[in-house]
Amino acid sequence: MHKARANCVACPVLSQGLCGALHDQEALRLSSVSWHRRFSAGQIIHAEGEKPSYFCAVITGVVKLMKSLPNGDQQIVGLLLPGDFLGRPFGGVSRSSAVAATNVRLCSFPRAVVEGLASESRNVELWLLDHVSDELEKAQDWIVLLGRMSAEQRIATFILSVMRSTHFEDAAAPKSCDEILIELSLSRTEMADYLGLTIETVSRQIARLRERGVIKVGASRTMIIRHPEALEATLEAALPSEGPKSTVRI
Amino acid sequence: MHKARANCVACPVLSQGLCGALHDQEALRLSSVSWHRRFSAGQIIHAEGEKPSYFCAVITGVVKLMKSLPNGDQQIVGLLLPGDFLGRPFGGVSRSSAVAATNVRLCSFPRAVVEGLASESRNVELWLLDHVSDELEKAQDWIVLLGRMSAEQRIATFILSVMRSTHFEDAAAPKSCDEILIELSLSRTEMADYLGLTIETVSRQIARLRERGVIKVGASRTMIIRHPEALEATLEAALPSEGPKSTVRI
DNA sequence: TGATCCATTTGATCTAGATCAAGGCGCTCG
DNA sequence: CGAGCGCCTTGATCTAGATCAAATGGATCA
Repeated sequence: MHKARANCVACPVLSQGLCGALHDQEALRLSSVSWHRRFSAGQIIHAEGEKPSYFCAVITGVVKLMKSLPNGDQQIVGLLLPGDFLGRPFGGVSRSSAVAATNVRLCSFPRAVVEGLASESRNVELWLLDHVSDELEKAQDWIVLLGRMSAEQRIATFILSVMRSTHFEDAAAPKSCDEILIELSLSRTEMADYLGLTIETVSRQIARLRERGVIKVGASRTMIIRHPEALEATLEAALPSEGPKSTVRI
Repeated sequence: MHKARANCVACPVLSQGLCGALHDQEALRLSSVSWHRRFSAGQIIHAEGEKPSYFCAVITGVVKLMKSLPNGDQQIVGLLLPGDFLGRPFGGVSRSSAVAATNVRLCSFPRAVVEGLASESRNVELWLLDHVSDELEKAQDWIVLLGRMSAEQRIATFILSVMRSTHFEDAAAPKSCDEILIELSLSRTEMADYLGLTIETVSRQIARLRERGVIKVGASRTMIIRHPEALEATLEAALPSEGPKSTVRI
């Protein structure tokens, strides 16, 4: 039992993420060169245009990936949750900046080690490919949200996704298991930057959900969901009552 | 010289795309099981929810990846150009449908062969990882476009991206090399579905560019760009004349 | 040589969400 | 304890872009 390895046995994301895909041998090699770093909410982890010299696994907290426009507007292009991976192996400079949205703990590895591991280990490379492919699919879902959804639907989608990422859905019991407490982990400004809205619109839509009794808004970015079905209902935009209207006509 | 291989020597995307990353041995193996398919504009290559039994390289034409919403709206989540790769290796069912936007020629490979090749060949897997990472970055750029850009900026971005994908920019000569003819390859409806706008807005914005003399609109989805700088200028949203305004304040 | 069927343009109007402008509310700090 | 400061909410107004509704302009085809 290696000393560094001791760090890992208590790791809450050991089985998820990159480490879950490693053989013992590889895990040992990686753990011996990894170190933990903490960032408090708002701190920049790395800036757009830098070529980071390490990769990180998110252990706790939420990291936002963002891009700035020439006019100062910002757009969050991705959120990283515990188990997710930060950095593009074999890539050049980063095209977005990574900022701690909450207090964050990261497990960092030197760039060279991860790339070496990926070049030698089938698992690692496969895991990376699969992980990036997942991220791509999530990004495509977000494109649909930003391209075609109303403010109400965007908020509903966001709340549901936070809910699902915490209370892992058991498809068996989609019933309203009473009140579900969630932690949004984003400020109103960040939600706006994520959802392509303004802070005022976010606030008003949340107020509307509160007034309708769908949610209760708690202190410090918490929220109680009382009617998840109502949120899901807003996503199935009203079809014209009758026949399901030939969706594809190609 | 293999018979199937003969097909490849004339391939216009031989050096790009997956095939460019193959060793001779691997190329031979792949070419012996590949076959070409043609789709005419509008044909479905594969539908959302299917698990395709082959992967494809785009040889000529443009493929659109799209998602439909319950209300019938559609959003194009990606465009594949010659050299691009269609299908998610080691993935399950497809989360979007692939449709020919123009007439298309594809080079198809059985799923098993590509996955086998990826499992055995460092290059192939690396190429795939890099390719998916590129797609992810493009998707993130699109998220910014959809989340934060005006209709005018979206149109300008699209026209510029089509221009750049054909007239490979030489950074040396950003001067207006006179009239640049481009082929949009998308209908107004498709542009709208790609840019998160309506067809009317797309049409009006193009009309505005024409009236300003920035472009000339030709027949059948062609366009002559007379002032690329004017398009680029719309992307640098007016800063308040004076100081560059602290962009990040974290 | 029209008639039909598209895609596209153009016009008139409406509205969701942006923008501008105050408050309120919970902090910390002097 | 009150001032100052981030956030968030709420209200009033404006507008970019959506929606509704006709033209227009090519193609193809009989």
